Parts: sequence; structure tokens; C-alpha cells
Amino acid sequence: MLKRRSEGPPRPAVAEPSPEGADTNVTAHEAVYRALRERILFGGFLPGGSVTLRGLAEGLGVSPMPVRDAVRRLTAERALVMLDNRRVLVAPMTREKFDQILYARSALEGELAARALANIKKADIEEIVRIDDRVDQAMADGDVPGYMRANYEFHFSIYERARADVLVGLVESIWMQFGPFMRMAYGRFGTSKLEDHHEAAILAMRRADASALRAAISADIGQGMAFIGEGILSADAGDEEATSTAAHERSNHMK
Amino acid sequence: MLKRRSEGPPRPAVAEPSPEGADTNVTAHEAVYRALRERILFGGFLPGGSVTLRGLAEGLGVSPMPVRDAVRRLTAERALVMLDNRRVLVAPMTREKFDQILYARSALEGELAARALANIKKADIEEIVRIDDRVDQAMADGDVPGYMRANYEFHFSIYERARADVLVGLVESIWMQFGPFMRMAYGRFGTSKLEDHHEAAILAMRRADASALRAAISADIGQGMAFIGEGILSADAGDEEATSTAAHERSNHMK
DNA sequence: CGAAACTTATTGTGATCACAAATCGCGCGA
DNA sequence: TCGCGCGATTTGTGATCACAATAAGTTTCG
Repeated sequence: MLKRRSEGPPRPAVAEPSPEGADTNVTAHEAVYRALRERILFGGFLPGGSVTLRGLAEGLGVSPMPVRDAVRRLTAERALVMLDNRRVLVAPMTREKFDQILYARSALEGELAARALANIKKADIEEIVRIDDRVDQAMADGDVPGYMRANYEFHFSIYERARADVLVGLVESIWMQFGPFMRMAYGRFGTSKLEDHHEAAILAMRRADASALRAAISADIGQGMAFIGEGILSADAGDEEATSTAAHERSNHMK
Repeated sequence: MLKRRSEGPPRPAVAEPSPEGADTNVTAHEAVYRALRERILFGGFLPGGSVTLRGLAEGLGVSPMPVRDAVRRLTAERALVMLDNRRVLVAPMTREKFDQILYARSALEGELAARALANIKKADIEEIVRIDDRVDQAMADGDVPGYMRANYEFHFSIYERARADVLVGLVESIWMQFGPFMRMAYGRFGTSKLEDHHEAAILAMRRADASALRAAISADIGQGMAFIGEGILSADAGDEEATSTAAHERSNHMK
């Protein structure tokens, strides 16, 4: 319960001017948003798990106010959902949602990759290859959060070079909707069975072959989504319900 | 400056239990959000115009708090943008954004219409035809806001029948991004020059022809967007700038 | 023993205030 | 006349409190 009005440092506790001056000078709301976004994208939350403003605020060491803003924002991006009861929980997955996400990803990310191709130089390809190495490394180690992060960076390091912020924004919203679910799938089955379509994408970039790149990205999406999709959604298809934590909706506490 | 803590009615001033009990029993934040959303979609705001929390709050007769939530939400949906200066303004339009919107609309709305087809019965078609009559009426009257609203309802009355909330959510975000810009275009040139692709869409629905419906929607999007796009973006292509209000960014006051 | 009724705790919403940063306005001076 | 400070205003951010609604826990009665 540390007050800040008439004592202590005037700057918020999050994001000090630390070593690598990356996220310095951002609002508390922004810091909270990024923290929650990381958890959603890279396996920090379970789908369907409940979340409370005060709980998150305490876990992050901030007041409920910036958390409220961040949660509102994530709700608008469909990463969190708010029930009629005003209760907030991590977006659960349904078979219908999964199917729509699969289509949207193919349609948007394929286009994004194709548009990026013109702006990808040789040096960019080398950087992307380095990221892909981290994908392989995490896969070999069975490091699920590491794999999710590296895989995210691989895809978006390509997409962002399309300089198409509208499309990228749509895709980011989609990734946040299946992020928690993806982690659950990998957590059960591991990442070892994923065959690598990234190599084909890199090859297509080297050849500057747009349609091949589009096909590789599409294949990567299709295969990855099919893997995690059939694993989970057909498993408990009996009860026809949204795939959530199922274990009495355990609340997603901060670590 | 009317307080509400210890006097007056305990319920907010917005949304009384009026005649048609539609939006009763919603939070103030929700009411503000809907009001702002209407203005954005149907021509109440100019692209690039500035907006302030206190200004909107005063105009809507609520405190700044629910406005703050609504603006945060609309910012996440890319309908409003927040500059580094923390200034909020209605999303301006650029040639690049316009191009991306055109692609995303074709890819997503075509699919949405095709998916909806299976759930569209004869009674639904008659309802859609009635909406299209309002589109024609507004077009004949030169009623730009009325046309925008009827056109929106025409498209989304089809899309919502696909029962694909993820895809519809993406499309709604896109519509809010070009809504203010669309109004500006129609405001200059009027709606008379628009030829009607809705008839073809209705015919395709009557025939239950998915590919024809997809083609009709795609044509409607392409032609409509091309009309408003070439009208504005090529007009002031000289200064290479984002198309905003241009007139010293006049602030969007509430009416 | 079980279920309804009551009490207590939790949670999102809204209001109000303080604050810092940015912007605007005005005047001084060259 | 124009540029440059400097003070006043505006604006988003964050904190704190009150409140109503829901959920959870406890008691009591059949």
C-alpha cells in the first residue's frame, strides 16, 4: 500500500531507466497492457480463466486504475471477454471461433507476407533466419513459452515489413484470441511433432517468390492450427462446450 | 456540474426506460460507446478531427469517467487514435490504409456473406430487401447519413447471419476506420453516382448461389471504395499527407 | 441431512481530485 | 514586425472513495 502523493519518487514503479533503454517513459497503463499482452500471447494465461482488476493490480504492483484501462483495451481486442455479470475472463475457445481464426489467418497473413516481400532485403532474411533458429532451438528443448515467443517474432518480423499497420492490427487481435488456447495445446502434446514450414518460407523469400511465400505461410498456419485444433477440440467434443480451463475456472493469478 | 452522490435520481441520465425497451439497463460506458460509435460510423465525426474527454463528457451529459473507458475502447478498435502527445483524434485516412482496408473488406466480407448464405431463409431475404429499399430511398434523397446507416445495416444484416463473431468483429473494426472518411467523400460528391450492386447480391441470395453472392459483395465493395477513394485521395495527392479535416483540424464537438 | 434465507466479501463502475506535460496566449524586446 | 519567453489553460493519467450487484459463505428451519 505505498502511496505516492506526497512522498517517494514521482515516477511510477514500472519501467525504470534500466540497462537497455527500451520501454522507458511509458505510462503505467501501457506497461500493464504490455505485461498482460505478453502473458496472453506467450502462455501466461489459461483460456477461460477468470481475472480481476484488483488481483492484477496487486500482482503488478500498480493501482487498479491503469489495470482497468488495460483490461478495457484487451477486451476491445477480444483477448479478454466480459460477461454479463461484469466478470472478466481470458477468451475461451470454441470450434466456431477456431474455424474463423483459421480462415482469417490464411487470408490476412498470406497477403501480409506477400506484401512484405518487396521490402525484404538480404540482411532482413538473415535476421529472420536467426529468429527461426531460436524457433528450432525452443522446439528441440520442449520450451513451450520460448517456442511461442520465437514463432510470434518469426511471423511478425515478416509481416511488419509490409508496412501495413491496418492488416497487422487485425492479425495481432487474432493472435491474442488463440494465444492462451495455443499454449494449452502445446502444453499437452509438446512441440516436437510440428514439421517446419518456416524453411520453405525462407527459401521463398530468398527467391523473391511471392506466391511460394504465400503458400508456405498458408501451409504453416494450416498445419499448425490443425495440429492444435484437432488435439483439443475433438478431444472433449462430447460436452459441446467452450474449451476453457475446465478445472472450475481456476483464476489466473499473477505469478 | 450536477453531482449525483446525495441527491437526484440514482440512475444515469442516459437511456431511460423509454418506449421501445432497447438499450435499457446498460452502463454509462456502454451508452457513451454506442453514441460515439454511431457518430463514427454514420457521419458524425470528421477524419482527423480532435476529441477531448471532457468535451465529449460535457456534450453527452456524463462524467469524464465513462467517456474515458469508451475512448480507450475505440482507440483499441482503431476508430480513434492517440498521438504521442496524448491527444485523441478521429482516425485519419491515408492511401496506404485505404488500400489495406479495401483488401481486408473483400477477403473478409465476401467470406462472411458466403458463410451466411446457408442460414438465410426467404423471410430473411425479404427483410434484407426492405433494408435495401431504405438504401435506395436515402440515395435518392441525397441523405448521406441515412444512406450510410442503411448501407451498414444492409451489409451487417447479411454478415451477422453467418454467426461468425470473430470475423464480424474484424469487419466492424474496419468499418469504423473508414467511416468518417466515407462520409467526407459522400459529402463532397453525393451518393447519386453509385450504381447498385445490392440487387445482384439479393438475386444471388434468392438463388442460393454462394459464389455469385461473394462476387456481388466484392463488386459492391470494390466499386464503392474506388468511388470514394479516387475522389479524395487523388484529389489532394499533392501534399502526400494524411487526409484529415485539413481546416486546421477543427475539433469534433458534440452537437 | 438438505435446501432456503440471510450475511459477508468481492468486483466492476462511476465520481472527484491532484498532477504533469503539452498547448495556447500574450507581451517584452530587438 | 517578428521571434522568444513565460505564465495560464487544457488535457490525459493515476489515485482514492463510494456504491450496487453478484458471488460466496454461514446459519437456520423443515
